[in-house]
Amino acid sequence: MSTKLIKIESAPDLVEQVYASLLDAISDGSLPPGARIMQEDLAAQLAVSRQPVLQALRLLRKDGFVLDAPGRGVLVAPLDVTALVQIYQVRSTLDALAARLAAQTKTRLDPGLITRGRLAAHGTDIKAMLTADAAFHAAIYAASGNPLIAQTAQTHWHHIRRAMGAVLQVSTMRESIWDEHEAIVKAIARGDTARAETLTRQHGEDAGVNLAFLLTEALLNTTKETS
Amino acid sequence: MSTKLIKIESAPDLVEQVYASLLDAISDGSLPPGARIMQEDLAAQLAVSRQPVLQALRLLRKDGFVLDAPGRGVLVAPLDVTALVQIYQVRSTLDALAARLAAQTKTRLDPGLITRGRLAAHGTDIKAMLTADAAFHAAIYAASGNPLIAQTAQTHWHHIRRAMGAVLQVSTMRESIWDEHEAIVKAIARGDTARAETLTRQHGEDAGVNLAFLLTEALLNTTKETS
DNA sequence: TCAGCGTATTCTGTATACAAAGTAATCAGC
DNA sequence: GCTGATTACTTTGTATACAGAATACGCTGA
Repeated sequence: MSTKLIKIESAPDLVEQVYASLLDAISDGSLPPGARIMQEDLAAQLAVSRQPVLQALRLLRKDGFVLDAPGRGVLVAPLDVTALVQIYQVRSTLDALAARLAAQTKTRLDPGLITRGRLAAHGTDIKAMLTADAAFHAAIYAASGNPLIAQTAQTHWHHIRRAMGAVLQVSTMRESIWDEHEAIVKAIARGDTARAETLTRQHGEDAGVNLAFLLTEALLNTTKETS
Repeated sequence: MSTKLIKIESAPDLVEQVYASLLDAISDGSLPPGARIMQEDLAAQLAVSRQPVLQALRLLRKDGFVLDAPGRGVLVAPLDVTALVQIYQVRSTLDALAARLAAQTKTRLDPGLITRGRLAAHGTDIKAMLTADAAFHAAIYAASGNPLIAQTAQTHWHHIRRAMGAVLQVSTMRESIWDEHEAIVKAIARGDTARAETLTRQHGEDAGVNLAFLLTEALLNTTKETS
């Protein structure tokens, strides 16, 4: 039986829908940092009772996307450069692990990932760039054979997406990243575990530093405007 | 102001209490793998309504400690050797990252950690051994300066504690681990980032292989008895 | 005796109702 | 005019009530 009977995705209940909806809103910035969220408002807005909202908020709190503001609802977590650097540290390490494991089996990643990535990088569609980037890294996670890596990193990606959204001119995204990606793909295919790991970690750390720098600037500008 | 105004831990609500209670029961094996859990029973047992139980179970599901069994409540996740190996892969990597960061600042870890660890290792109190081991690794997390590492690894530790509990004769825990721990401490204090990282990762991977082996045996025995 | 269908039971998820905790605003006192 | 306490309001967390979905059992027919 070669057909892959994937589990039928059981009805996504309201909690998960609210969770996904809020996560999207927070990630893409429509719910800006510091925004107040009240259960009742949200419930009315989404046409559900307060119960699913309550549970979804608890999940988001566990992931660090919202903070408690006793007596005043919850607040969308502020964008913190320090936290972002820490996220990148962890994610880079996880990426490096995935790359090493993928290299152990000499996995040949789909070359189309690179092609499509370069294509997006030369365009102007920022969303497409992010998608291509995420797809590349997801492919490495999948190739690692360890699903826990993807699961662990998933939360981090939402935080990253949020930070990237705040840095509007993502067009300043380094041109070189797809060269780095290609080098990683080659190292993995070659079975060069050490190099695949090193390249991937370095790639992640560079991206982290870059994004942290841009975010710092963006936050400074925001402060100036507001003051 | 050198005093560290740490936030007062706001009243732990029922959900968190139920969550902690269940996590303990699952980790120490009093709720064995495959056990059926029904919200109503639990609620009655803990003298709370079904609402906090429902939410706590959702959190546990997100962490992978329980699985959905539609129509028959939820099941405590089975002990899976493959999953355990994967957990150790991730945790070892996180530990190695923490060690590297700690070495960057040449942090001097409390020598008492090693002393107390060796003491526990020579005793017979299995719980004390686990505590000492966990304390050591927690110290490295703290020294890393990146709280996200500890947060990410925390869930894994519960899975590990559960696996260790299943392997009753933890007395077979390798004697050498505290030598390895000591070497890691020294490398960190010396500021030898590369070595601290390598040693820590190797240490974690060895521990993972060892535990996976023991767990395999334990599971085989269980199967034999049951059949 | 076994397969297939229908009914009843069980369990979860959602909605509403209630109680407690915290905040904000008002008013008295200095 | 400002500090402090009291009152009212806001918002969450928990309990109860209800509806829907899935399973297990029992029944009928061959």
